[in-house]
Amino acid sequence: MNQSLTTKPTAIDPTRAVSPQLFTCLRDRIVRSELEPGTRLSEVDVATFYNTSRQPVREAFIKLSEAGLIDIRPQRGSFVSRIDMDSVLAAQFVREAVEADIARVAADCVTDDMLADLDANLILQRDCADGDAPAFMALDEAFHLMIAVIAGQGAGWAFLDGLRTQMDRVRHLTASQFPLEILVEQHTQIVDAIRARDADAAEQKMRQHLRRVLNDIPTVAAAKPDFFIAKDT
Amino acid sequence: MNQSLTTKPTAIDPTRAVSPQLFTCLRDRIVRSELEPGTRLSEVDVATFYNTSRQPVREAFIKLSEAGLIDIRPQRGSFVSRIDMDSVLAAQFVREAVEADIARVAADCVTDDMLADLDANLILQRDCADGDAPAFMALDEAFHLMIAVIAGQGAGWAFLDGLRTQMDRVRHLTASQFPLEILVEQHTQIVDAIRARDADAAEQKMRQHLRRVLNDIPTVAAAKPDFFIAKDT
DNA sequence: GCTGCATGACTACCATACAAGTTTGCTGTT
DNA sequence: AACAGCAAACTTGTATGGTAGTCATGCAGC
Repeated sequence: MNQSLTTKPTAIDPTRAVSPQLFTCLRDRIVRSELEPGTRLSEVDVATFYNTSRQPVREAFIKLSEAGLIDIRPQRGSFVSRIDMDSVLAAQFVREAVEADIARVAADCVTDDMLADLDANLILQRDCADGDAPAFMALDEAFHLMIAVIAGQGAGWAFLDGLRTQMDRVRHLTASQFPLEILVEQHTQIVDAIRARDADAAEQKMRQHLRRVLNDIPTVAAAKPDFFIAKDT
Repeated sequence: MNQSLTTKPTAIDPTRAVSPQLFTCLRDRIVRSELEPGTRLSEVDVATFYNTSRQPVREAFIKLSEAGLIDIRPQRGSFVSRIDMDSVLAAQFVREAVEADIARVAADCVTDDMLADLDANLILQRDCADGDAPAFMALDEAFHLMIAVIAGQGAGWAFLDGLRTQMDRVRHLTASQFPLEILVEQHTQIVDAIRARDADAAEQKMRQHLRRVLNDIPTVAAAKPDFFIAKDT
């Protein structure tokens, strides 16, 4: 029985479908590195832990595997996947390309009401800049979604859910080192460019901001090499 | 028993894991509209059809649902999802943003060997331009992947698999109307811009090319309204 | 003829059992 | 002590049965 699984379980509501609850619970625990990369998860152990049968666990595992969060090895076990640096960089490339275009479009079609919403979010971000990283991450997420919606690309944003999961694992590892005040300042610059309807500036500020995220990755990879897939030299 | 399921089944190899085979087979049949949108698929019927038990069917359904290809309605049945025009447009936006950036990077780092590979693909495309749409689609796919690999973004390309599935359903519907010679010409212009290391032109030609795909969608949506999710008026 | 209720058929979801492959532990031999 | 072989335990994948919810049909009452 894997030790990290002995933590008190999140309650599973048996009156609702079980497998989606298991998926959400396990996904969140993996993203937060509570279930560390490399951890072995067996269907039997997880089913015992959550007091359910193997079948819904298996279904949750299939989804987790599709999301790139676990590796299912037939006859051997399932393992929390290690973070693939190449995938993180690829996800970053995709995200930057898409959000840069979103920022351009947003600069072209933003309204005053939308700007007011963005400003309100910035105020909340500044309130968090004293070190409340979890709250900041939620506001950051809402901030980027707002811009996508302004650009009419809420659905496109949803397409990026899959890659966002990969990046969130890194974000949670680096959260304690977030330079919150710098990030808030960068968000402010993006909003200012959108306010000025300057598509070029909006794109450039967004790219600059998203590249900032890459800065902390080498440090955390060096601190926790076991969390990452070994790079071929 | 749904009528379209009576078509002779693709062979399932029982010495290998069954559910991945079912997933691939059903996914392909949905993408090709052989299983039309709205078609009801029950676990029991599909299991009988492919001479397997319900469990691997269920597992394939879970994956198909994650891929947006079927809607699972508890107690009611599972249905091939209708094509969501908003999702297609969103997928197109994301794809364009990413491939535009890929084209820029490719123009910056292409080598002569890479260009020779692209030229060879173009020759094959011209051979297909007389109307062999399926062969053209495969070459088109390889063409775009090549550019992504040139740009060092093969992994980023893989991230787009999910949205590519949605778009492929439309592509298969419109394949007979592909203006193949125009598409080959656009591909040629992209390669020429990359050859000239002109990142701006490469980006612009790529965007122009990818927007071309949108042109045929209204026609096919009008011809087969049942295939699409009804738009709110 | 229409409405409401009961019943039966069907569905996905979950529980349990079986099968095939892998790993671990124990025993015997050198 | 080290190695090889075998049996048991473990794993995921599949098969089958039970459960709760949904829908369609038939019947009775108005």
